Amino acid sequence: MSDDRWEPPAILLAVDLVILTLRASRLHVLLVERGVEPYEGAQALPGGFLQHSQESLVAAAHRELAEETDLDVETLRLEQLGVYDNPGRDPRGRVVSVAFLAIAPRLPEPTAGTDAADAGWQPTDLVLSGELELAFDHRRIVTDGIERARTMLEHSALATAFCGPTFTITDLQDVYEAVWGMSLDPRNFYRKIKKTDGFILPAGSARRKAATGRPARLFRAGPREVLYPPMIRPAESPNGKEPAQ
Amino acid sequence: MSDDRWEPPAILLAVDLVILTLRASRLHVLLVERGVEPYEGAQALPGGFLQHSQESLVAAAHRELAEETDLDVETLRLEQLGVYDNPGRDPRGRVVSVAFLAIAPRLPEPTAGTDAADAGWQPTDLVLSGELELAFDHRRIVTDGIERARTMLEHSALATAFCGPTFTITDLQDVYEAVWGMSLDPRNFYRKIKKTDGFILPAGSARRKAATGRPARLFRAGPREVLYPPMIRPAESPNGKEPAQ
DNA sequence: GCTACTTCTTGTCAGTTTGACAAAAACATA
DNA sequence: TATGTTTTTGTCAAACTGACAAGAAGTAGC
Repeated sequence: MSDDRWEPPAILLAVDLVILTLRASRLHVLLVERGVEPYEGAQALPGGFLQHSQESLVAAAHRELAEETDLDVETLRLEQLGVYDNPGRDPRGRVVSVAFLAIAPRLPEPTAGTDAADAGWQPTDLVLSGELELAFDHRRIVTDGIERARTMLEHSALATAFCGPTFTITDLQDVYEAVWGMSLDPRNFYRKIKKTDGFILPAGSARRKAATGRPARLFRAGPREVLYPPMIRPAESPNGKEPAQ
Repeated sequence: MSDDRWEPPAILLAVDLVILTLRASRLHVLLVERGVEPYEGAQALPGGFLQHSQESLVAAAHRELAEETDLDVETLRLEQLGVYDNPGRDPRGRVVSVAFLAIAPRLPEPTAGTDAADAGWQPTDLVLSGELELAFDHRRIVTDGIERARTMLEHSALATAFCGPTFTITDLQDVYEAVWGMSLDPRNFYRKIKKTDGFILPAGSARRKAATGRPARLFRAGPREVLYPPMIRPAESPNGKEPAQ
């Protein structure tokens, strides 16, 4: 098995990005319309090959994001999601892709870049249900990304990353409901959040969010990164949305 | 940015394996002594390059494990741990490595294979403390693997994978204590395990494990894969081992 | 201004789970 | 038979959860 002059094979490495955000209380994922073959015209995750053999994966991820969607996301924290190496996932040959996950606050509509004919936010439901078909194995990547986001919401203070610099507890609840795909009791949620030490900090006085109702207090992200004890996600019910009552 | 005839760079892809097991109530990791440069003679994780460009990552992982450590681990379930791509992690040039994690029951002492001068189990404490130095960035990979195993023990029935086909609840507790690095109250642990539906199933009558004391009942792994509610790992205390009382 | 309506926030209460610990059960050994 | 060890079953107060009532603080309609 070990010839004297055996050379290991070189592989094409790519990165793919799952960028999640909340719009109108629904979870959305950033997709681009592919401008080149293969899958030209199909929806796909932003991403692409390394530019040169010394480029790091995160650097490539940031670069592709900037190229394909002009979003100014310097501060975006990319979390490694996984490696996708199924032979045959790319018709061009063996391409191994490293997927990254990022959670973004309400972002502006992106505009198209170089390789992508169009870029925009799409509701994740459409992707999960298969109503919206994606190129390559990107549907699986999105599925994995959402699942990862779900568990991260349980154990880390990530939810605040979905919100702006200040937010209300109801905003936070919207995040949990959208990502977990179920509704929660506002009163129990309120209690749980406020009891979790260091999760959120008061930020100024109340302000109205909706046109009506009692104005909610404002908070900002606290120092705590890891939630202990964790937020416990209620057991999933067979039918989609879980009623709070 | 998009020349007409730009070719993406090809990268060397490798796999590394973190195989954890329990020996004498201590967590051990499988290491090999490198038989070739670089880091010849140093301890390292089993692993290596893809053999050909069509080989899948898991296939490569299984192959390397068999080559370097003759362990019969067909049934070993490999979990993707992460990608390590720090430029400069390998003096030979740009090598991107995909790490896999596996949990093994009490295994026999492995024997050396082709590329590895020697293979054997080493206590993870030695690696974490830095007493035992590893090649490349393998210490970080081991650290990440253990951390992953810790959270997996919380949320999945993985602990039974450390044990043989049948085991006692005390055996299971040993697993949790070794991986979490703390001691737990046997009575509360017993209650929690038995209350978690589908985690373990009774397996025959009692049998003696230690030479003394009341014989423990035997159990085998149950159908449940995901633990809900999870086993909650007590908050870490500043000093290493956490006393149960 | 007054009433209705909405949303946010604070409580209440019974049931469950946790952490700490006592004590019985079931063996081996001296 | 007495002693020691380990496993297993309980006990009890404290903390937490899920379901729900009700007060607080605004806007909108009349």
